[in-house]
Amino acid sequence: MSPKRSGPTPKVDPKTWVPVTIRDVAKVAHVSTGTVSNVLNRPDIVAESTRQRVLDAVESTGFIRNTQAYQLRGGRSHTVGVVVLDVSNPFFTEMFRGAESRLQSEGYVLMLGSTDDSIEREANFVRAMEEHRVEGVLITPVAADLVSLSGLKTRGVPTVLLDRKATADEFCSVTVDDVRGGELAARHLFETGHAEVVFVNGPTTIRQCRDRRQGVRKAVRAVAKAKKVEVTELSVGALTVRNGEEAVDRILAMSPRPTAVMCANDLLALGVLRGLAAHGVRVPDDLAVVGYDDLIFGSMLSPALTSVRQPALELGVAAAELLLDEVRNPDHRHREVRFEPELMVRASSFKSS
Amino acid sequence: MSPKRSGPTPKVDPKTWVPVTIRDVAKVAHVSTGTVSNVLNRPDIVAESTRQRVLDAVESTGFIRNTQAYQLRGGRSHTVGVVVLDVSNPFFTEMFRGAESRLQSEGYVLMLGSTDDSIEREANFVRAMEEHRVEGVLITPVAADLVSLSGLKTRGVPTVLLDRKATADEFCSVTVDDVRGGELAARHLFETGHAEVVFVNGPTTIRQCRDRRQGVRKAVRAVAKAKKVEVTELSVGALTVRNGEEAVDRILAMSPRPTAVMCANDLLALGVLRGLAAHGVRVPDDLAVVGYDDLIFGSMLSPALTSVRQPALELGVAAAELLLDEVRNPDHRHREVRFEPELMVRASSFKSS
DNA sequence: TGTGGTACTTGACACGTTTCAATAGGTAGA
DNA sequence: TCTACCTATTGAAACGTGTCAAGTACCACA
Repeated sequence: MSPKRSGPTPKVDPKTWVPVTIRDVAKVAHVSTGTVSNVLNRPDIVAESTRQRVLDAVESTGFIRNTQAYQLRGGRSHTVGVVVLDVSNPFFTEMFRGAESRLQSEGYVLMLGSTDDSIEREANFVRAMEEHRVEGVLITPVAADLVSLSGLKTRGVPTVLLDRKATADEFCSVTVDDVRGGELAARHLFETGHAEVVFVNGPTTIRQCRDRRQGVRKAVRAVAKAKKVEVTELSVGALTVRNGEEAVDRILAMSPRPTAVMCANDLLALGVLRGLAAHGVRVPDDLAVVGYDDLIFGSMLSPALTSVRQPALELGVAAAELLLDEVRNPDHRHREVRFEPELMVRASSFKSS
Repeated sequence: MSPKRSGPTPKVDPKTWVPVTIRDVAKVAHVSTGTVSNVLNRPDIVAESTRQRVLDAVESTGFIRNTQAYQLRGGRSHTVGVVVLDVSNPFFTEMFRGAESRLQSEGYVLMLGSTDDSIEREANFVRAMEEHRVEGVLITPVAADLVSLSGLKTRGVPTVLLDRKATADEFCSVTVDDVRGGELAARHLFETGHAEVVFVNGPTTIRQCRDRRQGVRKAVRAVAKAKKVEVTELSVGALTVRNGEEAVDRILAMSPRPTAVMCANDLLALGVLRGLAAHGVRVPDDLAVVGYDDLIFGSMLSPALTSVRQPALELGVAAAELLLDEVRNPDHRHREVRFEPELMVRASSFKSS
């Protein structure tokens, strides 16, 4: 019943599965290995009766094609590597989902790794994926420069940067216009009558924070002629709930008292909301609050949080699309697919007066 | 400069990377392929000067070992497959993180796939992973029976079930005691003085829902002698925010009016909270609310949501540990690692009176 | 019976690596 | 000088698959 290996039978633990090769199948079906291979890859050129016999043999032996041998012979690996900063961040998971849904339908399997902002881990992953001969890589690079990706470039591994711009001679990329997002949020506050706004921002070593700040300034300039607005920037050490909560004291101590708070991120905004609640400050009546990222729970808070949505899923799909083009299209040109953020206006910024 | 392939040079697009093999390296270093292999795998047995020469050649050619060839020759794949129901569910992402952190340090790369509850997709993933000769699989099976995993079993692929029990002769598994979790939550309500409790539960086709209900009943029986308590079960179609919100009308229509609501899941609880807020019902003063899962945002709501925490990260680590044992230890025995859920008491169930 | 053609099937080779028996070159002891 | 032994290196075989030139069997037709 169970297939035996040819040659001198090695001592075999009965619990151990003896790998079934195409040769074993051939033996069972009384054909050559070439015919088995044909049945598997070009079923049309083999006679009906033979084909059936081979298929039965495949079934009865439990044969499973060895991808490494297939690949070694010249086949494709049907594998794509995805390297993100942090899998547990919903933004990245959503992006992964998007890429997965697109690539899965093309028969690819995804390898996933989190770098946790470590250059070393990133290098390890990229290395491992190159060794596995992935057909492409989707990556959120850790470092500002792209030297860590030079290997991918010189070896011609199709690569798409996620949420990170690159010049056309380097890589394809999918991005969200963070400047625009910052502008949208700020403009919204100005338009709803707020003139004294606090911008709680994270460290400017993070590109997203820099860009969003730039957007805020742009909105200020745009509105400056029509009315007088004042934006004070408050810098915090990290984009976390705690940092947002801690910022509240500084916000309430400001004079003149601001009427709105814009946060570089939803977690900060959440912290701010909690801090304000603890101080008995009503939102949005006493103080309006706007976040950024539109994390899933934002819409479930009360008051629901106004936020800037980033189309993470679409980013993932687009990245997959770019990758597929680079893999298949010989005249592929690198390009950037830029997404527009969208302001989701909810109760936290709704001026009831 | 750029390495050429031996034999009749095929027409090579200059943009295309010519794969560098161990043979190319050997040629550059003026040694045999065997020596290159030795430098890579057992550096100690090759002379210092030769080793250096080979390493230089590896560097200058940009050689990257071909894993498929390595593997075909008998090496390990250093790959583990992870199949979950839904990557965007935080519970699974956390679990993935746990497994990743453990397996990464052992040099494994993870392949990830979401089945979205589709048997067919599950089969495809498992198939693909077997073809890739993963060393093991971590999986949340879709179906109640385990027939879809019989292939893994007969072929001896080390497999660990996630959040799903199996008998010892089948697979290893990591689980959370949902009965206990349900019991904890219900008991907490009884102990804080609630006698009229609504249990908003999802479809009992879901094992978790069945188990949690069983826990609730257990708590009722345990407390029955000491005092009289009444638990009414309210069944909803799915574990979503919307379903929770819709359940509120039915809750408020009940007579006698319950004093506490226990939800089978945090999303339901969130919906209930929103619905109650819309009706002007105060939490916890008019009605206490308890959830399940302890999703990250629960602690950030106001009132913060009391919930049952599942140690997802630890589950992932434990699963990885079981897998490693099965891969390495010849006397491995299947076992179940069961985790205890933990009740996180917060404001939503705190009786202020 | 021979010829040509069709419809399948075969078997050896290549892919890139590791392993291992064989060999070369050197050194020390007799 | 011969032998024995060690160290360092070599080269061929093997892993499981797909491809393709070559082969076989069969049939129809002259």
